[in-house]
Amino acid sequence: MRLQTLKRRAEFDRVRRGRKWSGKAFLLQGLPQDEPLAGHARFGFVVASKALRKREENATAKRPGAVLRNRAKRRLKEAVRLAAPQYALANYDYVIIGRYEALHQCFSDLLEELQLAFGKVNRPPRSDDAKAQSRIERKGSDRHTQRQSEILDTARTSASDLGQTHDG
RNA sequence: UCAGUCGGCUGGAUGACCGCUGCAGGCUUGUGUCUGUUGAGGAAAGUCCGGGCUCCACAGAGACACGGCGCCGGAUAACGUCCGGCGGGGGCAACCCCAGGGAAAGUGCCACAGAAAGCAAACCGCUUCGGCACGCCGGAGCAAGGGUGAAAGGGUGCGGUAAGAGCGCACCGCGCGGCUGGUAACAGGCGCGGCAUGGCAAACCCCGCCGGGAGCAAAACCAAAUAGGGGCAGCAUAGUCCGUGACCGGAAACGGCUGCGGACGGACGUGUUUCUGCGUUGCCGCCCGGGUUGGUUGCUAGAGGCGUUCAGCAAUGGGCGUCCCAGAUGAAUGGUCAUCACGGGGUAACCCGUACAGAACCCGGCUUACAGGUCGACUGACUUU
RNA sequence: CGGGGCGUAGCGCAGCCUGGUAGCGCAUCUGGUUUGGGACCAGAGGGUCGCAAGUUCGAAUCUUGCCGCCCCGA
Repeated sequence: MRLQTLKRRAEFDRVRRGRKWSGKAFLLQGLPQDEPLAGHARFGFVVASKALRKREENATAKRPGAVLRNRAKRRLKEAVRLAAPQYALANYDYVIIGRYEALHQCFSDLLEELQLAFGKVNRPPRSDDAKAQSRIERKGSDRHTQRQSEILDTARTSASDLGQTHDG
């Protein structure tokens, strides 16, 4: 199955309203889709060259170029491609914003952090977000939360499986 | 062997697993899936120049304005690029660097310091004459020495003189005029002058040459969506003549009205303006705002690469043969692991690192960044034969 | 990707075209005024002029090359 990506500015802006979790290598945002596509989670990748600058470097330092920007993006994309079938929810949109450690963190650590991030973001929306959501579509809100909790349980069990395989 | 100069090439390799863009074919048509094939650079970068291409309908010539360039000759589609030469500067040398036209066309500036900063002048001084209170004052002559400064109106030496001075002479520099060599920049040498002509043009400027503007998010088409929003101009004050057709009046000549074609004229047309050609033109024309921000084309065979040969000192050009070599669009060309190679650290096991950097319409340059490896030519020093 | 602009004291700006002294306001510090504070008055400190070359006797200013930031464009 191909990795579905977000393509429009409006889609990225919509996901910004969702739950966030920030790691060393990336910031993950996730939100349920308005009209669920048939079993496809979608992902948007954002990597700014400014964000890849080392923390101790000041603003006068030279900005990282397109090579580093593209490499960070490709590593995150590959990590998501491997982790998504097990941990991402099918009816969700996600945005991954790259940070400096996306270049240097070793790949297995990156996968573990991504697994943790999906677990955090896949929880039901916050109370104020839920209110906003219910205002938009009042009928289907109860059904939504039920389904999410079910999927979350399965995600947790499979996450422990992954941990074992990597230790061995 | 060491130190150095110049030019070129390369810039990780192999394997395994999992993926992606485009193209071709099969299976399916819900647009997915399978097989094959293809896939970053010398700078793809900075966007500093020059073109092609597209739009502003367009083309040519002159003047004005603005901008760029600037030794000479050649190369080129063109250039601010390249090649060859000249001049100046640096280096023992190989070689490197130079925005390198004009300052007796004009204007302007040269702070501070200094007497004086531009038709030269005289602060400390030097020489001489006169006066006296005997080391000062006044007159005349001078610009060598001192001092200031980035720069003080040729330099060195000899003669000369009261002291001096191109005052005289020699050499060098400078200027003017022939001559010789060279396509030319320029070089060499001759004669004359007796020093007049300080620097800055990356200050204005003068001379010569070149240049319309914007850019593939250009531009064209399809689909969708929003609004019939605001401003300006105009709504006949804009025509004349010829040919021809319809209609009306009339017996006809002809008159009226109107359509079409042509000529002249008007208006508009790539900074302004003039001219020539050309195009458009009388009823919805221009500008701003609002909405859409999807798809297709543009989109890759080209001043193309490689090999060879000929012309030329070379840049480069001609001929012949051969090859087809990325076309993405929230944007593919990769990710992970292992082994080897190279470099550094460590007694060792082992650990760390592997340059600069990513096509976006395409070419020719320039500039900037770049670990390491490698080839060729040349220079200097030392040693050995 | 293409085009345009900016960089001067802690902050916001002059000065650059026409080259020689870097200045203004707020803020900071010191003193005065006040019972104390604010406001006000007087004074002081603080700037590699983004970085590097070149032109010039001399560069914040002129020229060239880098670096950073901001704005606009179907």
